[in-house]
Amino acid sequence: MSASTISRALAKHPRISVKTCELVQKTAAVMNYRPNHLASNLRRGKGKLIGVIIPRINRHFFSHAIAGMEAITNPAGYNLMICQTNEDFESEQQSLQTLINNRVDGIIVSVASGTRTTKHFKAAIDEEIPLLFFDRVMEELDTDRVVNDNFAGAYAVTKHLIEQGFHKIMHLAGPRHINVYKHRYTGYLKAMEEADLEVSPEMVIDDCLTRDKGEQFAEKLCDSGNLPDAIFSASDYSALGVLLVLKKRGINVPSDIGLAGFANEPFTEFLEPSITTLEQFGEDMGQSVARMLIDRLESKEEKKFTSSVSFKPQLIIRESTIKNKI
Amino acid sequence: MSASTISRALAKHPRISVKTCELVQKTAAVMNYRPNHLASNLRRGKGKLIGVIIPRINRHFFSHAIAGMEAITNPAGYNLMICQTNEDFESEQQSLQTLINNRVDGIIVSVASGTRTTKHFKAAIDEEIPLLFFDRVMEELDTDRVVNDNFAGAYAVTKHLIEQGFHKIMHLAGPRHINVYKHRYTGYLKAMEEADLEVSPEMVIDDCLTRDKGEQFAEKLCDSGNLPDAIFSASDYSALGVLLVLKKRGINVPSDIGLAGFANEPFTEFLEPSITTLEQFGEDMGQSVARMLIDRLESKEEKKFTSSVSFKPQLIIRESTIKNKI
DNA sequence: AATTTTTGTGCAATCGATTGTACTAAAAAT
DNA sequence: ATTTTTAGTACAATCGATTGCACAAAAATT
Repeated sequence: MSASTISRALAKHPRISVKTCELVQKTAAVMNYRPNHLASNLRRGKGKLIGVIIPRINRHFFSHAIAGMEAITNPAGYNLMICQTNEDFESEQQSLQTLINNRVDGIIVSVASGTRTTKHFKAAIDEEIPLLFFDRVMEELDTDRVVNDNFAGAYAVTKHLIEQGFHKIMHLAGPRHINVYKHRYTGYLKAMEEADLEVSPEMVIDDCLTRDKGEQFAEKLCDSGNLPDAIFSASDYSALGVLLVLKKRGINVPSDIGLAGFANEPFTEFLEPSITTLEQFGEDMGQSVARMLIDRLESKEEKKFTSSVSFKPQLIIRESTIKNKI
Repeated sequence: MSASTISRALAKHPRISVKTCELVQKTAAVMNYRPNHLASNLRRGKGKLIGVIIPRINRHFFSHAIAGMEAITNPAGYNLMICQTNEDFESEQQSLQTLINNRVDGIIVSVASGTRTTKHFKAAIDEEIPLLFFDRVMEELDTDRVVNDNFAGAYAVTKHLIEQGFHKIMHLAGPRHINVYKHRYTGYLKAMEEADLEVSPEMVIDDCLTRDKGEQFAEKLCDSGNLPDAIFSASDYSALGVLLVLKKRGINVPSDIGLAGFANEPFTEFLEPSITTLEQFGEDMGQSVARMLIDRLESKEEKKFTSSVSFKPQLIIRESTIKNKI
């Protein structure tokens, strides 16, 4: 029996008789036949490889996202090629080239904070490699994407703070050129506005996302003696820094100052007080992009549309914002 | 100029003149030539793919390990295919088959706790696919491996507890069939023995690695009223559970009971009191196995030896074991 | 000058699955 | 019984890099 017949039998080609199909299938099983993906990939010109570019693998959110992607891509026969940018633009650019050179079937990107232009992504688009964004998107590019509704999240937590009786609420912000931080900022603004609370420029602290930055900020704040009612940080890490300093200085959270973060990092639950924050469902989001990409790859259709999924972060209320215990 | 000449020129074959080499290289650069990995892989029968089987991607230790592996394998042109077992034997078996079917060049495994036999690994060995173990090893298999010196770590922390004046020290253990937990147990025993401290059977609690199990254990312990001086847990998670219950019950750590964990999970630093634990250098270990595997793959030599690297965990002393503040 | 050696290239086969085309046998239609 | 249709299978080319072998040209040797 010729190789072509066997190939078609395995693929259940309509021109092959059912008997033959079954015979081939059985025989294949008996002789423990395994198709050589390399060969079929060569033929199809595709490698069943998906490139992933993220700032860091070992962040709570991203490692969960990767876990989610694997859960979808592995059973579908795709492999993941994962690149870390460490938030660096050069590195992102290079990773993208590497992925293109490896002829990946598609690319999932979460943009580095060092990135400010979209030019390098054009390379992938020119090669007609599907490009999807994940969490950190380039808004000016019209591509498939899976994001968090950071606006809603920030709005919810800010509103919660206000309802708890905090009025002068500061915001520790991230780079405004990244959608994620921009929306956390605007969500905060919206909630404040709606409550007729003023937001003066000095109430928003830029580039304050790390533990260190949070500590430095809190030190300065304490020195100034001019404390706000509460602080909503765009990052759990800077919220952590703030909390540690406040505690050191004997300022009580939440009775003196309310505090909320973003991302539900594992440690937020165990700090004392535990920190109110927002869960981002990294694993689900990872599954979602992976599915979106595979759908795109496996439909022969032309790209006639752009998909976009937006997850709602879940507000997790903890001690750091509950002013009045019942 | 023929394809063969070009191929050789690019590979700097000695039979090709330097002029030709340079010409080819330049021309290739100009026309933006990218070798098709698929084709070359097919020819060589290898896919430049490394399989990784771990219990969970999104654990602190493992996500860092993966990050370390990527850092080595990516630049070397290898991709990682990552499978999670969720500690389940069946799943491990299946992942192994998947990797073999995908004709990976090598496999890195951290054994699931549900695994008790080595039979399924024989499949990889029969296929002559290099198999390396990482952290959780099958000791009866003579393969390359990178491990933690859990014995030394456990010994160090137990000794530290003893030096701090804790004498009756309980141990929360994991499944003894896993090297990692076995050695944490024996390290603990050794230190106790050396200090002439008795370890009665009820001082070692089996299968107590999760937060839940830790909480259950601590509840029972408190109810019994028969408290030890200290507890050394083989897992930060059960240590966490214990701490939460003790605090709830008004038992002070470390003045009433000392407490130590293992793995330096991020939250251990921020609990109150912060928990003494051991850092495992996941990223370095990941780099180490990856290097070991690539060395093996790229040396044409027969396998004449078995490599083994053992990392020393670093004792991180925190509040939970410092009985007498100075 | 003739012969050997060295050096540089090209031919053609190979890796294994896939697929358009062609061909044969069987079934259906006339 | 002859023609048409359809089903089932095989041939051969293809994907692109690689490599053993052979051959030609140039250099070295006698």
